[in-house]
Amino acid sequence: MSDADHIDLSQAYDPVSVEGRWYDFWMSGGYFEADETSDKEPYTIVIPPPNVTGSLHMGHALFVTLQDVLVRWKRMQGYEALWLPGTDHAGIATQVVVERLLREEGTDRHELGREAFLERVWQWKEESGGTIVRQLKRMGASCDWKRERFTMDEGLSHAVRTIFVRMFEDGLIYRGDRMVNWDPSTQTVLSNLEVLQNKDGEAGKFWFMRYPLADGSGHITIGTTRPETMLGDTAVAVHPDDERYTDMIGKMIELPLTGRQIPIIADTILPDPEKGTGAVKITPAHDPNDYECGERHGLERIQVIGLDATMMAETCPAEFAGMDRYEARKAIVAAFDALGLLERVDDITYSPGRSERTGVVVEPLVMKQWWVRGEPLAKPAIEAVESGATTITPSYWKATFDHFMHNIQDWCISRQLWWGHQVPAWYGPGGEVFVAMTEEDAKAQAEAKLGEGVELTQDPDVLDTWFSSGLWPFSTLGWPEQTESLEKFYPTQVMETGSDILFFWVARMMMMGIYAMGETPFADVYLHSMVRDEKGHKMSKVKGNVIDPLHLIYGERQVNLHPKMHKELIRKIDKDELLFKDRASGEEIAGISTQGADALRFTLSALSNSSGDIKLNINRMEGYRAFLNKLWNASKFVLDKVSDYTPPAYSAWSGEGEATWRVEDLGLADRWMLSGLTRVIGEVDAALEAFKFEDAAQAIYDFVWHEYCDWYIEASKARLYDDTDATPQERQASQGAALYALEVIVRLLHPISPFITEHIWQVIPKGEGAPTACIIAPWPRALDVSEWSDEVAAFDLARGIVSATRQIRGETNVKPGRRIERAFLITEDAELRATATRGASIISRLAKIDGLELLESAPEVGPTATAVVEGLELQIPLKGLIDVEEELARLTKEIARVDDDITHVSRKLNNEKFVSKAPDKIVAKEREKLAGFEKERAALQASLEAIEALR
RNA sequence: GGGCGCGUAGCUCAGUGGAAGAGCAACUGCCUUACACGCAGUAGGUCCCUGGUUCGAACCCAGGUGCGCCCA
Repeated sequence: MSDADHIDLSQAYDPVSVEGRWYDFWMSGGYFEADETSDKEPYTIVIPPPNVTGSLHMGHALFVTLQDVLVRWKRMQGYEALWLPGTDHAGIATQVVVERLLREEGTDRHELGREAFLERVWQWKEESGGTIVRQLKRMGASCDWKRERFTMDEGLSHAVRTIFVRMFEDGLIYRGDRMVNWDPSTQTVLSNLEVLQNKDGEAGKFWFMRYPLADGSGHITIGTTRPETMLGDTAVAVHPDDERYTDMIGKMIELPLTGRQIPIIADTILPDPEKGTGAVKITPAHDPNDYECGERHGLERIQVIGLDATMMAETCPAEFAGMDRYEARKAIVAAFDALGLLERVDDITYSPGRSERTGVVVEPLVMKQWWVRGEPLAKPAIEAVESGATTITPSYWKATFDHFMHNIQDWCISRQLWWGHQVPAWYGPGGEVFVAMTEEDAKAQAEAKLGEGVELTQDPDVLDTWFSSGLWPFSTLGWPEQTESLEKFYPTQVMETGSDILFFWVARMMMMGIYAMGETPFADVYLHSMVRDEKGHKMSKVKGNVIDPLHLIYGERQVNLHPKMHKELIRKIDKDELLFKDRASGEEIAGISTQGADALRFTLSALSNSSGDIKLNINRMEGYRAFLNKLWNASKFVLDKVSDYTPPAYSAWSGEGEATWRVEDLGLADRWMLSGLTRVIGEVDAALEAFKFEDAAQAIYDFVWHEYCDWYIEASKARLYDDTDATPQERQASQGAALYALEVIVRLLHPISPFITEHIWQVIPKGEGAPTACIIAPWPRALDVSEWSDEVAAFDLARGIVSATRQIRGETNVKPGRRIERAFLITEDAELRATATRGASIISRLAKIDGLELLESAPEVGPTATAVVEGLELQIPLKGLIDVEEELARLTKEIARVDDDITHVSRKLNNEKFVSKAPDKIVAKEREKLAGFEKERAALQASLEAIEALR
């Protein structure tokens, strides 16, 4: 920050300009960097690495916000806070992007060759892969960028090879034939988690086809959604208890179109007598359930659909060979129809598995792939959660986690892609497998077994992206080397991510972390809610309902927004943006108004919750931007009023040194406000400890606006203006309190809205020993306010009286500017009178009452407007000020309200069971309330009668 | 088919056993020397439905219903 670049609060709050100036300041100050050699207790969060092809979406905005809140908070608390950033190479997604570019250039990866293609991907990554990182920075992410990692880094690749070899040697990784999900469009295997089903189902047909019995004794009718697979049928199964088919079990079928004979078998699991005809065709090579059934009965597997989703010449009749699977479906149905074997066709809805990425219906195929055993890895992860070594928040996710882990299946980790970690396995001429860190090692193994000069070829497949992300919490810290960083920062404290990623990341990181490190990778798992559109639907590019966080930060014209976008967010844009006015129609152009990253972060924190979803709402966001504007203006005011004040050494503010003020000089308002401030510090801490970001945001909001600004600043003007009756000592004490509180507020809010708070903090005058930046300033500490409860009570009473006065003004049309000449506060209770006396000058100032008198009994001044506050009667003479009819109406309304209260409380107290069974404390409280209401009613009634008597 | 979450003011949401809350929107009055992105005030609710437990239920239990998500 150069001197020329003057910082102040003289301008109106402009989030974009404020936010433009602080990130570089933090970076150049090295404030984000964590030191593995420090003595401080570590606090580590590894970023759930975003996809390198990605650009900022609301999910990112949410996770950046919440993780940055935690890290900034802990950093200020004095922890060695490390937020380790990086990106994921995202196998398929990245490959698809680069292949699209190649296609535009009229070439493809096969023409280029594997090596050149990979060079091209790296080149793309260098040029375009940084988008997401730049956008995270725009959100204010305080990551240690010097430690930024990428899952394809040399170090992380080394970690991947290392763990692959170890797990292979431990029997946790194997190569085997099993049924996989094949995506014919991208030509790769997908894991179960990458296959999605349309929850509403899709229109489909259910074909009933007759299979003639070989002995000519009739037929059996099967129902199927995939007629084309019948060419690969190797049995028909019926339930042994299904009486319709008992006689047929064991008979053979003459399978139409193929000339093959297949048996009718009895199976208790697959056929459901209630569904269809109760007889199901079994195609073990093309359906997971049929595959299992085939395994149970030792059936042959005949693959009839190839990798390109066309019918295979090797196994299909010539008339179908080479046909696409869907063409073949039509042809086969037609053939059955021609043979008189098509019984009927029903319309149904069904849910075929589709590739998450391409939307193409996956083809289940049996293939030789690499697998990770689920069960042995899951067991210790389940135990880690059971024992509390890792806590999942919100806790209801534990059940989902347990269910997944207890039913975990082996995980297919090989992918038929080029972009990724190539499987470190080499094959000998006879298909012998050698798993090793390097080709040299594999060669050595091979030569030891097969003799000198043996030729090896490496497995062309790469590993699932999630395999490398599973290592992320420790590979990023240097594993398998025993680095100082690994020693210091593992295990990490928190894995903060979306609940949709529980299985992909959290479960796998835990399994891999415990396997490699012997310790669960994180103490806490916090799963945030999903950001959804106004209808509660998940945002997706396909639906067009995504919101770009950058549009919220900078604002955007509607014409540039997706037409289907979140209608809630679209508003008239700022006035100064009217140059976008549509010249043709003359209409104001709608859009999203500028909010700024601080307001976005505050909004996401405030809308965060431990149950349900976040439905983003522009009204709330504008409210929070207004809050930041409020803070800006309050700061401007306070700083202006302390220009002649010399702040104490910073240790007084950080809570480590001498007091900031002489306590006896502090005013009622100061002590009331400082008590509230202390309460809020505790609330924010408790909220953040429990991951209740919304409570933290709300506590700060309420205090700043409704205590510090609405009451404290207003009440303190009596001391802070330099033309008041306050003594220099009193004025100074209040200046000290106001400034101290402002500085504490700014520190408290810093984790949530870092830019504006750093800006204000830099402008706040500070004494000796102040740190160089808010980001590294110490976290606020509570004051001892235990002696001030009388002052707090006195100020609260004063507030109540001010409010009552304002209510009377509001309802009887006494203009706010109009001063009240005389008013009385009446009570027989001397102590209460004394309390009220302490707040008298505050009441006079804020309620604009010139002559305020404290009396034991009502004076003879004619009819008055009356209100009762905590047993204290407020009377304002009507004469010349208040309209009689208005006051009568108000009194009538108030009496009705009090009557309701009285009825309610008496009903309780008249209930014998309540009096005898409810706790004494509660009963006493109700009695007190009743007494108060009755007193209030009497006063209001008396006032009403006095007015009526004079009408 | 199974599991989970949600249903509170017009909108977005807090509130887990002792008289229903916030922000925005609405209405009334104020350009009061930090802030009109503001100030003061007002109005607005069968806390989804039906039963149950309890002296007392938005909150606990059972069933139902609507919405959303996850798994099969």
